[in-house]
Amino acid sequence: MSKLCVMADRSTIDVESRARARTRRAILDAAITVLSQHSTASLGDVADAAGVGRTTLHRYFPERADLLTALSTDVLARIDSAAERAQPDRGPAPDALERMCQEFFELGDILMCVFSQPELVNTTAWEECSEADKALIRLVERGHAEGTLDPALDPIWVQQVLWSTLYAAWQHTREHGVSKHRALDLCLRSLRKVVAAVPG
Amino acid sequence: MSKLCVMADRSTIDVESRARARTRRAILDAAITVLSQHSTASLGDVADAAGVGRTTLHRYFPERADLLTALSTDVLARIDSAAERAQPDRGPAPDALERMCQEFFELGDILMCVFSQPELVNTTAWEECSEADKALIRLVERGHAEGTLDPALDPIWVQQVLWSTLYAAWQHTREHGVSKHRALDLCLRSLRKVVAAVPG
DNA sequence: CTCTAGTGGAGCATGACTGTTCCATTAGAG
DNA sequence: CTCTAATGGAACAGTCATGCTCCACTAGAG
Repeated sequence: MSKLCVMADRSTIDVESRARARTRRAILDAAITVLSQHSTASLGDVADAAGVGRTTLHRYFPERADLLTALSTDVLARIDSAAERAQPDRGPAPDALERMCQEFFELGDILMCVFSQPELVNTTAWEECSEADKALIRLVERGHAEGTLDPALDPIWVQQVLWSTLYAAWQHTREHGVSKHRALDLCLRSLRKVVAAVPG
Repeated sequence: MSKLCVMADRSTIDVESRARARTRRAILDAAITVLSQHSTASLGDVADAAGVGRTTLHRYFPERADLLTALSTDVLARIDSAAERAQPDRGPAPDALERMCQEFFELGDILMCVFSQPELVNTTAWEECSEADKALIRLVERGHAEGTLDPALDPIWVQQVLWSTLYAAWQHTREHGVSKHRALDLCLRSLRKVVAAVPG
């Protein structure tokens, strides 16, 4: 690789990275947008959406699988950072869960990608072991201990419900023209009621 | 059509229908099974799963779109009949909703088909106007009037939550090896809590 | 049994997407 | 300005699902 020689110069790296990183980002963003709506979209569609030529896309991701792998990593990272922003270990469990739901909701298309591309989830490192997953499980167990979350709902089911309710919320905006604010409101309200510990 | 001539004879019709209906059913069932798991499966895959040749499949459904249309009609009919079995207009709204959820849950792969094939929903006659939809909306409005369902949740949102929770339940069994009984239990419990009218 | 509807396999043409190469052009660092 | 990395377009071969035709075979009605 002649590139390694050039990379001896620091400033050259940065500049190179800057341009390449920008293009790479554009392609990944376009992939998220396009694939979240039509999971079988062609690479040409992604390239168009990214505003780059198909040739360029192939330079960054030689095969479709390479793009999906990168997408998977990217999505996972974004979900994890969203989970981290929610500070899942702070305050009462129901509040923390609500913060987490809010942060996930903000992910938008990234969220929908996870649903429309199941094969994207079943690969790579996030075999139910991502940081976000772990944080959520910790959170639910804490809620059980606190007595603030329904003990009849195990962590994994809470996780399922969280994600499916988020899906419902986004579908609600997409198909019924409901505002994002209203959808999030319904989503949070519903989730709170589901996980709440029964008074009796 | 020479077939019209033959159809003058009643018994001939029945016999013809019997064989053809059986094959048609097998293809549709296979399509439900296959497409619910891999939405982009080829027609060859469907034919294999149905135990028929690809040629035969093409005889019944000349184009892929024809199969999907028939599938859409079939799925809609099954959902409607499930909704009817649930007797949505009988008894307290929360109970009726639970019956509806149970009946839908039993649909199994048919259910998952609706999620993995969004284009299947957006076509044909069920433009949010299927009998099942109408029954559900009636049910929720009745619950609002009764004071047994949360008035803050409009019918369409309840519908979204119902379906997404069913999805969550089936995913729960598929990915985490949870028994159908346990999944349904969690599903019903969660749904009840969501839609319950707040005491205050 | 006979005869036909129903079926399945082989084969073919088509179109779409993919992965690749080559070349001309452009943006940007120095 | 100069020069290189980066890009975009055109073209090509390979693969796969599709839609279709033809023909041989079989089950089942009569």
